[in-house]
Amino acid sequence: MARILITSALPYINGIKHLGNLVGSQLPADLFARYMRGRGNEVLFLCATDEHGTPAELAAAKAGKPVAEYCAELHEVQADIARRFGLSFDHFGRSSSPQNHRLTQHFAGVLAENGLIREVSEKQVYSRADGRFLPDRYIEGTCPNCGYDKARGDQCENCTKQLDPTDLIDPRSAISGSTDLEVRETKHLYLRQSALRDDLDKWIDTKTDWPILTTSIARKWLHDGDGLQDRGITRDLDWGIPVRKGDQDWPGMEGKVFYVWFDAPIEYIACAAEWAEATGNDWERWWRTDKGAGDVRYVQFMGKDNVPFHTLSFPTTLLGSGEPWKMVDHLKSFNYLNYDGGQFSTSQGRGVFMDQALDILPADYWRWWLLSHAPESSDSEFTWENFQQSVNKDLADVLGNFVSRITKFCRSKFGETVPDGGAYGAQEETLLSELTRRIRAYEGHMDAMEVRKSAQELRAIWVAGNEYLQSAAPWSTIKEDPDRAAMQVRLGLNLIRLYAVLSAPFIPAASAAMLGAMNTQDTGWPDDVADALSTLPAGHAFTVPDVLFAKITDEQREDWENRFSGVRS
RNA sequence: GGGCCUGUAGCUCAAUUGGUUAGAGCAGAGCGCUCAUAACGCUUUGGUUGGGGGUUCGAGUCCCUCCGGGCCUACCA
Repeated sequence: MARILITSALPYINGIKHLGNLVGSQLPADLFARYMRGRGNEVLFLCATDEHGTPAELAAAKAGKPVAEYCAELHEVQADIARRFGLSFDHFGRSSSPQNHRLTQHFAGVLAENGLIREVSEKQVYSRADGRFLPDRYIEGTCPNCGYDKARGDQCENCTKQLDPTDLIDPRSAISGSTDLEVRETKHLYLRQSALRDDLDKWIDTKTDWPILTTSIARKWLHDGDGLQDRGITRDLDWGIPVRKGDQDWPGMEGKVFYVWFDAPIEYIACAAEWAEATGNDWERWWRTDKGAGDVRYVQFMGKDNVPFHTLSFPTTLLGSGEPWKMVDHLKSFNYLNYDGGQFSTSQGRGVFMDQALDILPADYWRWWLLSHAPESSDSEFTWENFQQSVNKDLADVLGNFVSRITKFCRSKFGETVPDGGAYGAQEETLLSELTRRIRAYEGHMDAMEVRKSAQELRAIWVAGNEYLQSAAPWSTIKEDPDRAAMQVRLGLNLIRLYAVLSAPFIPAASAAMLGAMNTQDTGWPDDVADALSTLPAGHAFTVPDVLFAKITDEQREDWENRFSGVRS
């Protein structure tokens, strides 16, 4: 039994995530976690809300709440939605936890001891009206290049020219609109990533099986221009982890907090500590190679925008500490999911958000479509028509109808009990060998985290059931050879259980419904397909389940299409 | 501006990393079946692999060029 540590990129706290966020990290991570558990491995699947930074403070201010209260509320909202989506985290933590405070300060302390932190004095724009320093992109003004009057301090969206905030003509705060700005001197800590450049480079070179997307982004940052640059890891904010050197004060850094991208990945570890504290488990055997984590396989899931921080900054933190922390073994990254010809947009409310998705359909519909269309090789696109067609065909017609036809046929001919009699013939042997071949292929794709291919193979496994029924035709054989029909039906009912087990990572609720109808809790993985198909013996009682997947009608599709095209109300 | 990714059938995607005649699913067409959510099965029509040039015995795959889409570019996260 292997031990698998799985983390999903941390969803940011300032609101409910859209389906594009979901499919890029949490959902495929959940797929993998459920699969690995199903195969009998020991899995620790962690996720948390990422709660620090300017956007959290501003969102709280907008909501008229203290930021700590706002974050606590939004954490619960996200935790609830995650639960309803079937995301099977072993722990859903918070980057603002005491554990993360301690650990983040610890890392900063040892990095400083190891000479990997330097202090930099720099000039930043301060807004007196807002009472805060402004990140570059929170400063607006007129572009000196093209005259666009809503250019941001980092870049002009109109002419794409990169800017410094001081380049802007008539600069103003993007938060309040105030022009009462000044440039102030402030001191910050920088993580000396450049010192570990060669180590990181060699480390990335060993990762030959990572997605090209992952390694190419890492290499770009390592080699571009002067190579990997040091990175500021502190900010002048109120909300965050106070800058301390371990448990000591950090002279000159009073009132400052760590940068959210420094503390967020550390929460992967702190989250395990939160989990351990809540459950009485030991977290170090998952994270410390000197305390039992040597045999752990660690897999991270994230959207492509997160890659530099996970391939460079966080590894710098871990390597630079000189302590025996578990490093990531596989980093699965995803492109973006677009919505009907454009991007999902949180600010414009464009697209479907997780809560809305669950309001209109059960999680399994979304899980199946999103995973079977995961943006692995390039950005992919959500359209309502494609969603309706895929879901109706795959879930309702192929899988749902299979369950329906075999259970109803059995009920009408043999009653709601697995029928006795008959023995396998050539058709059954053919089915067994096809299923064996396909299940092994499915395992291979799942092991490799090839999400789309896994979904394709699973669907083919469902189709095999319909093909079998068509060729076996129990509705005909029952007339001449009732024993043979009984065997065929018994096999069909066992296929339902098999499908429930294989499909659970994709569609856990439907899987549970299938197991419930088959009146079994045997979720044993089909290492041997013939054995797996004799799990439900003759005489075993079952029930005919409700329709597993109702079809999406044209009226529904049109309604939703209109409802989600505009601004979220 | 620079870097990276990407363009394959009407749609969504494959193609064992340069190797036979580019494959699946959906949609379309035809046939079969009648247990089933008008479901299922079988057969079948669709491709100048964005355009052009090159390397090679051989190119969807490598090189050059042009066109289109996307991402990143270090103080949003």
